Amino acid sequence: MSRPQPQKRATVHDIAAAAGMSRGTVSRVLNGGYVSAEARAAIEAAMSDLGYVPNNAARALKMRRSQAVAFVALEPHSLFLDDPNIGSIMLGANAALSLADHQMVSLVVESARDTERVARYLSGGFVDGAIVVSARTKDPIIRVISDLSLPAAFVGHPPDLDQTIPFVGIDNVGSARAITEHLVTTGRRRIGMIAAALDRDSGIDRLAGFRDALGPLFDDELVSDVPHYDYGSGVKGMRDLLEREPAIDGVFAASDAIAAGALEALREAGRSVPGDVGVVGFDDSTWAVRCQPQLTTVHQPAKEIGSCAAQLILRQLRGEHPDPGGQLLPTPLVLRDSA
Amino acid sequence: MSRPQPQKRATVHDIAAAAGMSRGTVSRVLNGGYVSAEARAAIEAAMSDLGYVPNNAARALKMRRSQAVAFVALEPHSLFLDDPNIGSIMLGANAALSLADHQMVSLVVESARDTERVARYLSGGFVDGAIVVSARTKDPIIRVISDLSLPAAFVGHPPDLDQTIPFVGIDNVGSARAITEHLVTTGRRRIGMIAAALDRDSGIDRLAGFRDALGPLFDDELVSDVPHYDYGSGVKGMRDLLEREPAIDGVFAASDAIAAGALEALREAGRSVPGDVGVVGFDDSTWAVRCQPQLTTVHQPAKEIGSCAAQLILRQLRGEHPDPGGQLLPTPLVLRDSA
DNA sequence: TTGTAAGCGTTATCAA
DNA sequence: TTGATAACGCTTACAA
Repeated sequence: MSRPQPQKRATVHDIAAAAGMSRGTVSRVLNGGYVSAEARAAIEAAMSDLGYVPNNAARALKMRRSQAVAFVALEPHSLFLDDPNIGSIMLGANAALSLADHQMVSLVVESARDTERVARYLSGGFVDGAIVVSARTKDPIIRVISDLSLPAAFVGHPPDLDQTIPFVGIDNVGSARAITEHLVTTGRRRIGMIAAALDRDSGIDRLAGFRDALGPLFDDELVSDVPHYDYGSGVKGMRDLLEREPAIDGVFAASDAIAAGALEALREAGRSVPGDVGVVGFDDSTWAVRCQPQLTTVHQPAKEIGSCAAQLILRQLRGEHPDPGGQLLPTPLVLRDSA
Repeated sequence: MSRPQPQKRATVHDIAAAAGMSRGTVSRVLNGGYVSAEARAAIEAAMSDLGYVPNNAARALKMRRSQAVAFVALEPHSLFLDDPNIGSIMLGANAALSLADHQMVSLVVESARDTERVARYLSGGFVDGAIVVSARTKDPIIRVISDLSLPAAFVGHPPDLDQTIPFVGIDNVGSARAITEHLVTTGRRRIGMIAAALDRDSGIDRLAGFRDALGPLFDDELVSDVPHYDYGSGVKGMRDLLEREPAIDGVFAASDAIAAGALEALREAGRSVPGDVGVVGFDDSTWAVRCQPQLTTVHQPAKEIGSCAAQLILRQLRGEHPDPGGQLLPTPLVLRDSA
């Protein structure tokens, strides 16, 4: 009955005409302002009659606000497929933005073509800010954002070049140190690490924490260096370690996925966990509980990270300047069965 | 040197002034049209001087085209966290849209609040079309799309109500039948299924294919029904099956993640795979190769599904009417070690 | 409380 | 080939 004509969409103008009011008044019922009860009623009737839906492009043009925030995932091929946290971070960010009535839109940057297009998109007024995840030190997107002075927040350490962009993350060094110390405390002596993503701050920092905790026990030979935080890398890294040091009795895997892979390699080598070798991971992702044995690991508060990043943006949109230096969220150890 | 003033952004007007040309000419160099070499040079110089970046909102308002397509993920909490295919589908869609110079923006619908906001977003002119994944039969978003007659494409079976929206998917019934037949062919006789998501077409269809393939061998008692396509459900479903029929010798898991869980439960029950029990999965996701033994499964061409969906949108944007009834992509069997 | 009118940054039509 | 000028749909002073 009240189905609108499908093709041409009703505008404020049409509503005004139908309701016998002026455009200004229509806009006022839309945005809140002085308007009489009768006027409001007539206009609302006209709106639902004609199936009015406001045109965001026009509104954004006028208001210079789109009520949308981008969630930019750099190199998602490895991200979405391997990182079980990215989904939770997104969901956390979305929830926080949703509460503030902002639309989160995620953009994927996979190719040079994408980079350029996303840069245009970010500068074009379709979004009011951007959450950037997994930035490498000199990503072109970052230039664009800082040139534009678009409100932004990084997830993870910010690239060196721009200290003006706030970030939210965890203390990778401290967490890695703590989980490694657990290995030491429980009596392990020949402790190795499967380090990953050494071109990213998270990777570098986890290795630093490991080295730190071990002190004199640290042995360069016992660090296997793999490219990604994924299962396959874990299998490979562990095989590598076993070959280099058959007497290894403890392993810190740079992520739970890697730890799961390590478990597989250990099983295939006939080592028991935690009997022969203690294994610890990082993330407390779904991997941790689907392993056998379940992983002792570092809990990463992914959802909170997402919502903090969102808050960082929202605060800037309100005109507040967030404290520089970023925000580090706590990362409790989770003790399970693998060490 | 050529750093633009950070706050106020240059407009076509400014460029025109700086280059001593009219706005029309500037627009012409932007969009292609007759313009002399000198004029072009002057204008391009002015643009890079002032750091010009076009305003999308204004362009969208005028052109009625945003060059953006939404990728709408319904109930992502289970999706992103459990479904290893969703990432590949997104990436496939993005790649195809990217080639056509369209920006893919993914939207997440988790709450009623999200539903409403996303509906507004879709209707507001910020996107030219929408790819919808994992729609349940009567999702409000679908109403909105069809009321708006927004160019759209579904991933998976379309909900009954609207036959005008094209879709891309796979033949779940046929694939399930084929993989089940493999179990029969290899000599299994007491074959069970861990069925999931029976409120979704994919879930229903996979069960139908299973029943179909088994014919007289089918036994209602040997179907365990779990809510989601995830690992935990697989563990539970398999335990359930083992309890109901200790002599079970074949299992069709509705997804690879479920199959991985089933493997775990079988290990814990002391059954060998494929010796005592043959197990097959569905998806050919990363799960399939990280299991021990690796899974025999149905390959789902996730990337192609994404890019087909994108094509479906692009075609509509060109004014073509895609053939109704949708498009089914082939799903070869992948024989590995689990059955 | 309501109407009028200007303008947000583009593109497009039409003359020149 | 180029320059005015009128939209696109909306918000917002300012006036009434």
